[in-house]
Amino acid sequence: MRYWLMKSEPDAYSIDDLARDRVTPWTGVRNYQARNFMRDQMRVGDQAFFYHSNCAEPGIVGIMEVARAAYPDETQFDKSSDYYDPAATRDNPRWVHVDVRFVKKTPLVSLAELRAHPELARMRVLAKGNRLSITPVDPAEWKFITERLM
DNA sequence: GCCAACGTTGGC
DNA sequence: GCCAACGTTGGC
Repeated sequence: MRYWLMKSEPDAYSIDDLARDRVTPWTGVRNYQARNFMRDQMRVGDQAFFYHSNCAEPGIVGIMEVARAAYPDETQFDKSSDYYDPAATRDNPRWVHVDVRFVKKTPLVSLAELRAHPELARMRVLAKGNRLSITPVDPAEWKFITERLM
């Protein structure tokens, strides 16, 4: 089983939205690296941190799990969607996503706190200039955060 | 709102 | 295949 960190802007979709929906399709990823993580490495049962980005208090706010393996993102075919991709076809979809299931809300572990711990210094999400919305989390990092910071 | 960093596009 | 221009991300 692998561990992940997945970003969402809370104005668009927050941990409270997931707590209400319980399961949601993680649509709208339009970055090849992030897509490849979902397509090639994510398996049902993998666990992920829910991270609020581009907001007043960026950081980890909850835990979720992969509920369904990657399948084509319907929004790529929808001309009215912001995520419409004219290059994608039903026969040859370009974008896929997993479904995620709510596990729990957690106390906020802020970006500043993540940066404050040397044990977490190598986290991909903390790398300079990182913009990837989905990044792997090492088991040791997951254990440190869940056991020491929550 | 600013802007550094990054990914993508497209002309050549 | 190069790379300048452009658009997006996301912390601050």
